[in-house]
This record gives sequence, structure tokens and C-alpha cells, in this order.
Amino acid sequence: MTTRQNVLHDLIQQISQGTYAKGTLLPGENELADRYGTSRNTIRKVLSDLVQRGLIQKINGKGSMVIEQQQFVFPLSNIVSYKEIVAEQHLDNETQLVSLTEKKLPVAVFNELDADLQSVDVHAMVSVHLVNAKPVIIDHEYVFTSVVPTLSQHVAEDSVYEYFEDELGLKIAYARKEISAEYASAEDQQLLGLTPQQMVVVVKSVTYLEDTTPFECTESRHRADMFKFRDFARRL
Amino acid sequence: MTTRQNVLHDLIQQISQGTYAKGTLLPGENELADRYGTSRNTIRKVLSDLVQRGLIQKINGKGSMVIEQQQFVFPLSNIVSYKEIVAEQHLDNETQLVSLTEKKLPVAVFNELDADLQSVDVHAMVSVHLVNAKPVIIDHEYVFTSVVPTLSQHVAEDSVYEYFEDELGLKIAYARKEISAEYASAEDQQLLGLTPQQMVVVVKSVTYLEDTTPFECTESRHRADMFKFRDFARRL
DNA sequence: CAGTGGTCTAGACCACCAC
DNA sequence: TGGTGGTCTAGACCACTGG
Repeated sequence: MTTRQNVLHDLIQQISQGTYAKGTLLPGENELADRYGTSRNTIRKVLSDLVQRGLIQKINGKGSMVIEQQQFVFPLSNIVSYKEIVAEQHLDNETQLVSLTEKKLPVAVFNELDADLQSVDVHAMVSVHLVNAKPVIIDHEYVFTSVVPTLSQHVAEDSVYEYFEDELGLKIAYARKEISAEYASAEDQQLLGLTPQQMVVVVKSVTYLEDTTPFECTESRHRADMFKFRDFARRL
Repeated sequence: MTTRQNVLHDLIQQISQGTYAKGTLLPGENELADRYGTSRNTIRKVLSDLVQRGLIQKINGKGSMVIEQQQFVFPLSNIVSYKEIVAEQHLDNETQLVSLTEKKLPVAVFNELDADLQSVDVHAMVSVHLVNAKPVIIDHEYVFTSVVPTLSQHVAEDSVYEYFEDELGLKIAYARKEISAEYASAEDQQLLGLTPQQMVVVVKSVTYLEDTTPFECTESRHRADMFKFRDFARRL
């Protein structure tokens, strides 16, 4: 059966491949409905999805214009610095797990993001991201044990999100983030090789599941000269 | 006639007023459809709008839970620092127009945000935001003269966006933003009272109209200790 | 004028959740 | 089991754009 997800993925692929190039118009909604054998409403839902992703812009009376071909890599944390800069500039990169322990969530740190957070048991991971053998990010990650009972060192060293979504079937829905700048802490100075006068960019986040349960908090501290964040926002 | 916008504004208001409090469920979709005398599809469109805004989260089989009561003030530039911090902490604030001239757009500055930008004529505004008489932000704003022919000093000192939307009828659709950190430039040092060793947080943006025309670029440079950015992101 | 997107309806069937 | 949201349809009318 041709369903919404199929049409969506197909259009995304065609846009990223340039079949529908940036600056051109997609086929009309009726045309698409015919092609995919669905109703126009279904097509409209798909297009509204593409609008949300920042790939197209609808223009009344004209059509749907492609305004961006790239898919954002990180839906929840569009930090360009690490993955993208590394990929774009062909740099070596590595992640080192510093520690993995059980703690209470340091609630105060995330107060401004979610005042309702309770002090709960968490897996506390600290890791360092290296680019060209130079440490650029310190990651503090707190995963709620009530949602993720066990977190092995092996998993922590790999992609944690794949484990959450694919293995555990967690459905991640949304996140709140905050970006600010601070002078380097003692730990920053030690792990990133900074002086007390230098600054780090701090990204805090709280991530929630579909049932609105928070399940993970992160605090990542970036070398200021290696930080870049991109965003796409629509007028509401 | 009861239309989508009416229902939307009504629900937003009821949420912000606490009629539907954070952590509670909205009435069901059928219930809402009955109450407002619309079809369920219309209600669903409205709810999906609230989801986008980060006000509710839909939970299958249960209902639509309110997860946030506040409306974000700045749909396009959620910089908490200036307006919100000022409001929250009851600080004095003031904006000073430094200069208003006609130039060519410094394309290179915005290259990474939009590679297709052309060098065009712009109104170049420089302004400084003061909090408690202390300068905290330098704003460089470039407004395309092709879209906004005239920009008086009087308007520039007031709210520029109101002028664009209400007076000129411009329909602002979306924006691309980038946040990074740099050492203070000569101008930063002078206007913000910084030393060359101190850093500023730089926010660049390009704003587009509904017909995908870019019409404004901004570069705002923030004292690092007064910068804070909040974001709400959904899993795509 | 014909084509495009914007809005809306009335009804259908499904998966999920709670009792 | 009954209520909730998720998906989809077929058709209607409107406002806007372009030639």
C-alpha cells in the first residue's frame, strides 16, 4: 500500500538527489495525488511535513518551491560543530568514554529547562570528543534508570540513541535546549586544555518520550572556537 | 464564522491562562469539534499547530497533554538574553541607533547560511542594546532596499518588524540562523567595553518572505555573559 | 481564464489505552 | 468495551497567481 510515509520518503529522496532541485517547483498537489494514487489531503499532509523540515516553501497560486536539499542530520541537536564539521572537512574524530556511574540527577543544572524535574537515579556518562586528536567537547549525559535500567559500557561507547530507539523501542518525541557561554571550569580546563580565562559554549538539553516522560538530560561543553549551531525557524 | 484561526487563538489563550493547565489533557478531538461546531479534521489541524509550537503533546489512546503554557515571544529569534532576561529580572533596557546608512550587503558574512545571496543594496543599521545602562548587544541589520525602499531613522529606532509586517504588509515566512563564538573585534571592544581576550557570541540570520525572497540579514554580537538561547525541537 | 494552494466537511477504518 | 488519536478518502468552495 502506498502510504504517507512512502510518499514522504520518496519526495525527500528526490529532493536530496536533485530530481527536484533547489529553487524549482514540485508537481502540483493534484498531480502528486494522481501519481501516488492517494487523495489530495494525504499529499497535503506530506507537503506540510516537508515545510516543517525546511525543505520546501508553499507559495499560494504558484506551487511548492524547494528551498533546501539537505536533510538536517540531527533532528534534536543541530550542533554543527562535531559531526558536520568533521564530515565536511574530513577530520579524524574519536569519542572517549571517561566514566560511567550511577548517580542522582543534578536537578539544579536543568532547572531553567524544566522546573518539574525530580531528582531521580540516572546513569551518568562523561565522554570526550576528539577532533584530530584534540579534545573539543565534554559530554555529560544523564539517562534515567527508570526508563533505561541497564547501560553497559559497550553501549555507552557506541551510539546511545540507536540503542534507545532500535533496541529498547523508546519513542523520542521532543527536547528542550539551552545554549549559553561560561568560563572554563576546572574540569573543562583539564579535559579540553583551556585556561581559566577562556570560555566554553554550554548546551543543555532535556529529552522527552512520546508520553511526555523526560528520560535524558545532557550538558555538553564545547571549545568556543569549535562551536557552531544552525537553526531553521518558521514564523508561527 | 468559527474558523481555524479562532479555535487556535482560543486554545492558545486558554492554555496560557491555565484553563487547560500544564500536565492535563485537552478535551477529545470529537468533543472539541462539537464545541466549536467544526469538523474533526479542522480540530486536528489546530492541534497539530499547537504541537508545532511545543504547547501540547499528543498521546495515542489518551489525549493531548499540555506540556508548556508559555508562548515563545520570538518565533524567529528565540534569543532569551535581551527581551526575556530584561523582562524576567525587571532590568532597565534601551536601544541606541548608532548608524543608518546605505551599503552593499556584505555577502561573505552570510555565505554559510545562504550561498545564493547576491550583493544587493541594503539599509545598514547598527544599534546597541543597553541593559542597566551597560551595552550588551551590537546589532548589525541589513534590510534589502528592493523590498523596503525607505527606512527612516524614526522607524529604525522603533520596532522594525512591526513596520515590516503591519505597515508594509510583508509576510515573513522563515529564517536560517547560526550561532557561534568569536573573540571580540575592535568594534566589539569599543562598543561593548571588552578586551581582545574576551569573547562574544555571534548570531547570524537570514530572513525570508513567503515567496522565498530573502529580505533581511542580521548579525548580532552578544556579551558572552549575557547570552542565552532556548529552543524547542521535535523529532522528525 | 486555468492551475495552484488554503480551507473545510462527513464519514470511514484502524491501533492504542484504560477500565 | 468505549474513547482517544492516526490515517485516509472524495468532494466542495475559495483566494491567489499567471498568462
